[in-house]
Amino acid sequence: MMNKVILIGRLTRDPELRYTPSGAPVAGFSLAVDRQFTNRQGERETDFINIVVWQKLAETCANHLSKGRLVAVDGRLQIRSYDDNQGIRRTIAEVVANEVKFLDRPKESQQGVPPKGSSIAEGESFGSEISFNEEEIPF
Amino acid sequence: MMNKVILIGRLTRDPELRYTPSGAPVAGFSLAVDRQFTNRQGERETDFINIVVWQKLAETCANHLSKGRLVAVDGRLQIRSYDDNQGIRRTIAEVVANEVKFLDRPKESQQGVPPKGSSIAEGESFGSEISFNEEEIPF
Amino acid sequence: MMNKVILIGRLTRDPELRYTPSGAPVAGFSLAVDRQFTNRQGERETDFINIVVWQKLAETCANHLSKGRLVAVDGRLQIRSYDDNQGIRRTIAEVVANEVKFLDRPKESQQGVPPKGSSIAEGESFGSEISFNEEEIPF
Amino acid sequence: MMNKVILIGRLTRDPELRYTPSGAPVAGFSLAVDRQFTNRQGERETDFINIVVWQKLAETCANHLSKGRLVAVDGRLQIRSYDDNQGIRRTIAEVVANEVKFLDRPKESQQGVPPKGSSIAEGESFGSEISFNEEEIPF
DNA sequence: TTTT
DNA sequence: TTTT
Repeated sequence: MMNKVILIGRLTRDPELRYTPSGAPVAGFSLAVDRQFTNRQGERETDFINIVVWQKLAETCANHLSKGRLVAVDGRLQIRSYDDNQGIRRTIAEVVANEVKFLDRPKESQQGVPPKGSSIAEGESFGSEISFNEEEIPF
Repeated sequence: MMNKVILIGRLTRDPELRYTPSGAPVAGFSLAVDRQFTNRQGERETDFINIVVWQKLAETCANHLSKGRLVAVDGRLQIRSYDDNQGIRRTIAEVVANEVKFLDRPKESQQGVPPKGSSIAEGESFGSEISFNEEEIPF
Repeated sequence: MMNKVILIGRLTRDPELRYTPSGAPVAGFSLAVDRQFTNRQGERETDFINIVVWQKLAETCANHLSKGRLVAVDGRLQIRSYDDNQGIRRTIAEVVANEVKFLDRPKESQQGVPPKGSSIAEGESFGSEISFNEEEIPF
Repeated sequence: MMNKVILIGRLTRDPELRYTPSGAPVAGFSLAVDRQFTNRQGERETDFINIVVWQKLAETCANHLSKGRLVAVDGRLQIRSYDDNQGIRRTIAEVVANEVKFLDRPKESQQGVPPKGSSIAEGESFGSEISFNEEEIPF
């Protein structure tokens, strides 16, 4: 009935862009979200959360985001089940993003080549894409 | 850094209440959250999301909630990894609740016996419990 | 950059439906949202929050909601300023809803006449309307 | 019953720190939150939203934040009414923050003097303060 | 498998 | 394994 997720964290790797058989772009990346409180050993733990992005927003993320970038994600929590290649039922949790906001500047390129996303101003936003009625996610 | 989840859905079964070795109450239940849009076959899918509740709120949920009840949950998405009994690494997603609001009345008891939660008014809220620095969840 | 509001509360009056000069439907209502904690006098206070709904969702709300109904609202907080008829600058806060979920059944009609919204099942949802690029709200 | 607000924006001025008669610290600042969509004239509008912070988090904000800083705020929308000095009833909307996350680095100081917040790393968080049962906000 |  |  209602399913809202809002995350702020850093990409653990560059986004991967794929296309569904019908041609819809889908991007995926993993977000490291540090917990607010430390555990009993005094360590700060972090949750690694899979993000899925569809359509135009997928291409924007693939073009402008990279490992280490800080983003805010607004989406919904989706639980998918499937059988793996050993026939074991597995369940996957992922956040399907409606909105991804870029919260920091891309790092300077080391060699004069414009880095991915170099023209994106700090804090610039990237519109909203609502994904629905799509085929299976090919990750 | 920021990790917020807000869900509205129905319990798929009665909550289970356990206690950690150190005596902290923990309750768990699964929430059925219908998706907003239907899939390409025109069916409405639903996500089944595990909820974990600690401390006093755990006992309140165990005492007053049951299968079928409608609730709103505010919490954070937590990803835990462990090795199952076949040594296969598995990962579990669950929402650790800070707040659980009861949105409907308990069903009438069939036989004059007061049902669980019968004294709880519609819409009554159950305070906020923030869980942290706790031992492993025994589900 | 990001502006999310999620509320659960009860309508303090029936929604009012208007149309902009260009014909876009807009509905408004006020939501009573009880605070979680009591104040120092031990009283529970409540916030009365103005909700604005556009387009098809406006008509759905006007047709099916009425005073006292319990709803969940997902939207954004909007601050508008204007000069009142005495030339005093005033500022208005309202939540522009993207989604309104109906969380309880309509009350039984007293006289056999079907009440507004009588065909709406408990928990039924009403799609999402995103309002933007609209003219001034005529309340 | 449920009242959640999540905002990302920039401070329009330095925070103001006050103390209630009983000694509780309260800080206030205004947040500029750009809207996602442009209006019919193609301009991007922005909402200016008052934020109130209590207790230790108030002092942390006052010490480390300043005009222009980018933050994420998690809180609740509060509507207060009062009569102004001309006896006109006025209503004020503000977000009472539970959490404030600092999303950018403080600007370099111009003259070698350590700037406010200079020891705060990018993305460092500042715990959570829940304010309740407090006296009137003295702004 | 992990980010700063 | 699933709720209405």
